[in-house]
Amino acid sequence: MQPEISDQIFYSFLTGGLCASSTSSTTTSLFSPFAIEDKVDEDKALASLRNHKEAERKRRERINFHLNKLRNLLSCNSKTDKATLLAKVVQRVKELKQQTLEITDETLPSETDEISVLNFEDCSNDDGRRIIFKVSFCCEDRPDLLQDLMETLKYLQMETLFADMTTVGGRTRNVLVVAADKEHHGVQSVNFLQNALKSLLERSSKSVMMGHGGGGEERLKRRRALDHIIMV
Amino acid sequence: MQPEISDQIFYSFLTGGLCASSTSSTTTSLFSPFAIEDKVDEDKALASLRNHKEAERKRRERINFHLNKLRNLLSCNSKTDKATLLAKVVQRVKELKQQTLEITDETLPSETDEISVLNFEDCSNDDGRRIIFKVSFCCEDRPDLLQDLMETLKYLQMETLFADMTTVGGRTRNVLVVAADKEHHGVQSVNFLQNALKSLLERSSKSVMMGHGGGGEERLKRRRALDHIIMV
DNA sequence: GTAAACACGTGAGAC
DNA sequence: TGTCTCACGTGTTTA
Repeated sequence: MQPEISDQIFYSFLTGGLCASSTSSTTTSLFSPFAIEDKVDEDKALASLRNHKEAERKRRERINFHLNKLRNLLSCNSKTDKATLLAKVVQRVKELKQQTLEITDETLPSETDEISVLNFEDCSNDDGRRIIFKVSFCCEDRPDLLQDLMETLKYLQMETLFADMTTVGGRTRNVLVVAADKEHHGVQSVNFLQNALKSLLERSSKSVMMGHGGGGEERLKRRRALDHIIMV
Repeated sequence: MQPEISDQIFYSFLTGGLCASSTSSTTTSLFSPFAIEDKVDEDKALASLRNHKEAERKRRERINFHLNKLRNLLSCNSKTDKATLLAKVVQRVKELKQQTLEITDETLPSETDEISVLNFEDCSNDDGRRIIFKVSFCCEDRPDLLQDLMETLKYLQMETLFADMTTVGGRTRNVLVVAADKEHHGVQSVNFLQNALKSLLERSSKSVMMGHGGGGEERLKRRRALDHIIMV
């Protein structure tokens, strides 16, 4: 909203911006019987304005303090202007969020068991003679897990092309790209793979149950112990 | 800086905040020979001030636009005030940075080979009868790496207490906590472990060199291929 | 009634 | 020169 005329006069009046003669000429109150009352009101208003001014200064300081912190975090020059800085912060937060999401969702083991089998038929680059599957599962780790997995794939007559395997704190995530000959396999082999993995994971949870009798609790204890030792 | 008296008058004058009579009374220029010149200057100043006002409005808009973006990213209420919001942003950026650093530094394989052996003697909790080591190394993956590692530890008469193993895109990072009996081991066993790991990694690089004849390049090609397939 | 937060218009300084 | 950014003091609104 545009400041009104009265606001401008009020502003000049209260801030004492105008010189004494000007003030006395505009305020005829000195000769009125309400002169003292007016003076008190004037003082009150002045004090209020001073407080307001100070509070606003503090507020600006607070904001700029955090802006400077962000400047340091993004190793930005102190000459980077506020808008640009904030744009960079937005971008950085987005990047970091995406990065951690990718790692925790696609690489690190999750807390819950998962199985995923995808068909990459269109993606095969050996003249379409083979079907390519991307297999991914997440479960409790156990000593014979990998051996069982290899035997399962061998039994299904599938060849492992790539394998990313992550075992952290007793849980494991494995992402494999496997190839299957079209002589023996079709798209329906996705189901074979899925069922095979399911029984693999069932064996996992059984072995954990029998081995410790605590399951998740025991694992958490183990993880904490490991974290402790590593952190020292 | 405090606005001066003249500034206030100038402000009221230019913005046309004061009524006509007031304006004519403060400016004696209407009767001077420079009236037209003054009028031109007046228009110029007015236009300049209008531009300035508009530019400043745009600037505020830009800043607030990004602030609102940050509000969304942190799922903050629109009533969260600027200073608090920025404080939260600072905290969030710090958290995310720390989180990704932890994962990439302590869990995911690095691009360069690394060996680290630490002694945790003080940390042993079995009456000090055993020495605890934290072993961590990072290198190219190869089929027999884990088997070689286990044989090495067996040869050194060490028992694996915990193991975090991550293999991604052809590189592997392994973090193990191993225990060694004090009958056969002392703090100097750190060196045994280090040397053993060194020869393990040398075998790794040899096998990669022989196997592919490209080394790092070949690995990057593999990794890119895997990324591609997974991303589809 | 007062305390806090915001948008606004302005002057000053950088470039 | 003009253009851009900032800090400031103010009026207004909300709790």
